[in-house]
Amino acid sequence: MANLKYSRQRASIKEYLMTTQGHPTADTVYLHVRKEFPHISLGTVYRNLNLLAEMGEAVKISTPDGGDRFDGNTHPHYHVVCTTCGDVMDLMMNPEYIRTINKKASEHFDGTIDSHRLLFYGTCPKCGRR
Amino acid sequence: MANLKYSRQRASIKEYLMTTQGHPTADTVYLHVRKEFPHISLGTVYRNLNLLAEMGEAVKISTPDGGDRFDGNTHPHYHVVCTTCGDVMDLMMNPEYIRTINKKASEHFDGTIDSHRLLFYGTCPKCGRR
DNA sequence: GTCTATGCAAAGAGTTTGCAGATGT
DNA sequence: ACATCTGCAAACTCTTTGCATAGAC
Repeated sequence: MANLKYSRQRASIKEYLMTTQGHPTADTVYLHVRKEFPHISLGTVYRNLNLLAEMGEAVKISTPDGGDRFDGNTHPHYHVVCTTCGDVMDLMMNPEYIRTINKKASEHFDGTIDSHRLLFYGTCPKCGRR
Repeated sequence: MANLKYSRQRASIKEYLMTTQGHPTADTVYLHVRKEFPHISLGTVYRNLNLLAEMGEAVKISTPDGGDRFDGNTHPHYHVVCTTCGDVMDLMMNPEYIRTINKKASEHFDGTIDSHRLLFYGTCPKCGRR
């Protein structure tokens, strides 16, 4: 589609997503990248996060609880939201099983199922042991 | 929790949710209920939709694409968003299978899985045949 | 030189909330 | 009577966008 031009801001945002363990919100990314680019704007962060997501170089995780989160891990996987601390964690699952869910859904739907979004809720190991 | 008092507005909203086939947004509910209560406010609609959802008398469907939707069908079931017309449809699934998904996820997560939100994307029968 | 990206600030969508008055029990 | 609910409008959160300028190629 559009002609993409290099930008240090975008590179820094991607670098951060690829190295962080967490699943930052746009604002968290903003606060981090601001250390390197004190004048970067939130708008630029959003523009680049969406760009990266469109290019498949990052994943946007939509959560009903607060702002969207972003993940540098582009392998197909799910996420768990800890209902105690609010943290978002990866949940690797067999890609085979991921496909199974769509297939199973197709059996109950008089149309085509292409994809799905699945978000788990639970308690993380940290919050579980008290 | 709080002492709940009857209100005609809430009754009307619930009535609409229970009888409509669709999965209206708060605004759609507002436009409908306004026929009966021309002076009802959007704030009241939101307050009551959230109340009904908290009481388990309705379900809030969070979609990443636009506003949340509400469903008077409180049986455990999933939803499909048609990527062509934007419509949201029910997808009934064996409750057994719904539990299976949590169980499967637990096997891959070092914590507790309590629940999940699952939203399908596809093409509805109407849009499928051209 | 040309086209894209940036910073800034303003606008946008969807939702919540404070308040004074109306309504339910 | 008293607590809850309502309408109204303002506020709030998250995100997008228009514009002039800076930067990439």
